[in-house]
Amino acid sequence: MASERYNARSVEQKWQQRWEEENIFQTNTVPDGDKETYYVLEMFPYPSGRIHMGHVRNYAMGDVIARYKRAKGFEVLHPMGWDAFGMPAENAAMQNKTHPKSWTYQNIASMRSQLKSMGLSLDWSREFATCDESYYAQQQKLFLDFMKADLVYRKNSKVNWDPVDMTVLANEQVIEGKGWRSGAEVEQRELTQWFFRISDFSEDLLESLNGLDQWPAKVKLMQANWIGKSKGLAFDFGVKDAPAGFEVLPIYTTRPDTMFGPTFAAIAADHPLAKELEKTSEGVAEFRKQCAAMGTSAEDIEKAPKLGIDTGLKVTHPADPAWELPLYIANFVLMDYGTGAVIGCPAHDQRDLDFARKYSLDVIDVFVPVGSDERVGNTAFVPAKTDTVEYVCWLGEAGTIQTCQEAIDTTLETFEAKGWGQPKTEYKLRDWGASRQRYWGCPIPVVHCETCGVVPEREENLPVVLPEDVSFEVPGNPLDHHPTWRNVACPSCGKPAKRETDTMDTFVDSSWYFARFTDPKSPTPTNVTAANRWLPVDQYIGGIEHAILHLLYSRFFARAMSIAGHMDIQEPFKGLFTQGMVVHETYKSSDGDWLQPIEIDIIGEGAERSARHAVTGDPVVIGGIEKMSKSKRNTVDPDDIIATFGADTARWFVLSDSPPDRDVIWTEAGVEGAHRFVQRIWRLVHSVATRPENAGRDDANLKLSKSAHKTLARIDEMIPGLRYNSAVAQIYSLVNEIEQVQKSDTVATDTLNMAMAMTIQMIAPMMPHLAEECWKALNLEGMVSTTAWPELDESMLVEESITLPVQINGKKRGEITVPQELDKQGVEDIVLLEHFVQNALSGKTPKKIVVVPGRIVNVVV
RNA sequence: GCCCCCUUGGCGAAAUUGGUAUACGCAGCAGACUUAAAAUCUGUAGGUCGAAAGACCGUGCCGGUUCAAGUCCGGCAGGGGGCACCA
Repeated sequence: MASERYNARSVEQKWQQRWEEENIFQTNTVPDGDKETYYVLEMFPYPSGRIHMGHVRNYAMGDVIARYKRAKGFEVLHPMGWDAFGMPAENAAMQNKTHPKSWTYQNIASMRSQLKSMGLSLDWSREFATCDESYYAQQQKLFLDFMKADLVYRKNSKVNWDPVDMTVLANEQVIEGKGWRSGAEVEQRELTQWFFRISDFSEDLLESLNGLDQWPAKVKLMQANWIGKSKGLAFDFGVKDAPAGFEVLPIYTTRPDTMFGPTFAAIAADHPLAKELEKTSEGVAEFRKQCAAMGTSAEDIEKAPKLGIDTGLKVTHPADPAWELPLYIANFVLMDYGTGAVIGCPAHDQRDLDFARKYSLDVIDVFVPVGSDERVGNTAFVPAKTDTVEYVCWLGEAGTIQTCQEAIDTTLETFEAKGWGQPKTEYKLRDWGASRQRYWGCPIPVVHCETCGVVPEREENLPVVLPEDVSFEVPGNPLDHHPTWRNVACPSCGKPAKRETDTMDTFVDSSWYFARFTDPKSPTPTNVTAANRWLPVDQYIGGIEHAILHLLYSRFFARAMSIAGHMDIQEPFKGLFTQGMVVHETYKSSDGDWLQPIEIDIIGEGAERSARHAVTGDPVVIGGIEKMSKSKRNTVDPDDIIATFGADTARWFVLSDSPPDRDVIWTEAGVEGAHRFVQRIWRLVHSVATRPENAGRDDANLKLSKSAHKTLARIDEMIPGLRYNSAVAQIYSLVNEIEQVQKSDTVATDTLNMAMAMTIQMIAPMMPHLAEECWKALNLEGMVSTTAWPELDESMLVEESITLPVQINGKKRGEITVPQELDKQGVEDIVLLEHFVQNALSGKTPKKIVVVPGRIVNVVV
């Protein structure tokens, strides 16, 4: 029995079944009065078909904290669901003639059973998919509530339009300016679309980041940059001989100190004035068409060559109406930011300078480096706001030396005092365009009536259900082509009207699912009591790729839902952890085809390391280490790993070695190493369990007890901080020690059993099946999954004496062992007696002795 | 283009957040057990010099602050990620 190898497959299935039978992971929707709650949530998966190693890592990480908190006595909510709407289902429908719905639910079914084989401590009774009617019905209610609260509105905005497929394309469907399926030149089109008023919350969303002390600093920084708060100057240029209604051109700048060096003004191609001028100017019409052919992404716009067209109009400087500047339409001006119009100060902005040189415009230096006569050539002089420069033509006072910020402040004051403009705060954050011209999404519950206009659907008519009899044969949105679905009575006047055929962005679905999990069967979007009790999510875990949009939209939704009375929570996620990716080497055949890891054999190592095809023996090129992806075929199927080594091995491996927020490189050797550890624990447990009674020696017993409690103290620190790789290292050290001492009879069997039981409890959150089996083998009561976490005995952490490193001039030269509570003077006295210190001093008095209690001693000679 | 992150032995990494650099693991090497292999166990291991004791060097590169820098500051290089309709 003791020599049997641990059979992960059968053991894991056994315990998974037992956990399920006993319902130990089910949570009360409204927990008992005083039990502390803990909500741990991993970002729910898109049901693409199979789980991948990234999922394994994500859910293993969340499961550790869920199991740990449960053992610590918390009522833990740990749910799972599916982010199930989205484009891939429609692509599959077009390619494989399946229906998005059946494709999605089939994927969910197979991924659910894969996740179950991981042994996650999930409350499956709360599972839902966002494409479930019961979920999106509630989302439609939210949408109507948001309409009532004026949190959503319609406006025009641009989309990528494929003129051949007659469809709107996502940015990722535009490849080098062409539609991915049709290959047609993509153009920009304006559509009237639904928007959430997230920008009204810019200041709140920015300011509240300060309170999120359990979020990674980098995510907060990314969000702050995204919100993009800036303080600047708003003012009006006059437009000479302007078309009616365009006599005044509002402009916003964050560098008002450059207001004395502009040489042109420019407006966006979509600026109302540009549209007006198009009517009378063929050149403008042509230029606007050219801009429409440009991509819509920020990258496309920034990287495109800077182009413009002179409108022939002149604008007048607010400080001096006699100062006239040419007005251009330029492709680098964004209609969405500020007023869609800029002043160009070429001397102090590289983009403006490039533009000025291209169109032979003047360059006026406003300031120069202090003491420099040099004027701007082809490189703009762009100092930071805090840099000190010499102003040569600023507010008419040449030679003023000060920081740019001071000049900005003075300019703002002066402009305001003279009535030329006002200080203004702007945000880059734009309203959230939530309309999608697609089938597989949540229908927007509104009706277009010729008489009443845009009318919200009546609540009693919800949900607006997606029709299932749709065809993907015809290009475009299937909802538009459906013979009857659009036809509906106007909710207001009852006359025949048409349904909105846009569906919601899938980010809407994922912006409130965390709230729905607190009571997924509620007939209203949330059960307010349950939501307030459980939210905010205590620990949210997911990929860094969601650092901005998903998290920002969810933060907006929490606010919007609170306004609409669905909960009373501003911030949805109290703690956030962003995990790294699972990456793997890539392999290519000599023909340039990507090969899967299982298709190749590795030969040799180090510089000698090479690969060949497992079957044909052909040489294989070893490529870079990249994110596991279908296209590079560098994936490892979790199913294969679980079948071969068991879920515990897979879980242990993804938690070991790499810090959770960094990428982990999947290697075969690493997995085997993890599996060896599983077997080692199993052998050790048997050897401890079958050991004869023995009293051991007091000092050895105490030493082992101390080690166990010291390890416990560290694990208690590391698990809540998700420092799993460090926790794993601590466990290895303790296991090494137990292995050593159990060979001799210096340690009592009782003490060994105690240390072993504690070790199993510490391993349990990471390798729960192995832990249960070991728990049983040690004849311990119940299941480890329902056993309270071991109590830490603080007295075991106290050491009587301590070893301090001793440095001479900052270099370690020896160490001393002193009583724990010895004071600084006592340490100094002992140090000075050490012969290596005396040698270094050679009779002199040290200049200084630095004693950091409990840490280090440094003698400065 | 803009923004962000990362860089420590052969490899993944640790370092109590300014205090003994390389814990723990992987791969390696040597040995034990074995007819043999696997599995397992023991030992070894940053570099250079040295028989050894030990000395010097060492956290991508250059400079700074400090008694003390992997950690803080300034500059540079290399690698990776995001950029609003992928989720």
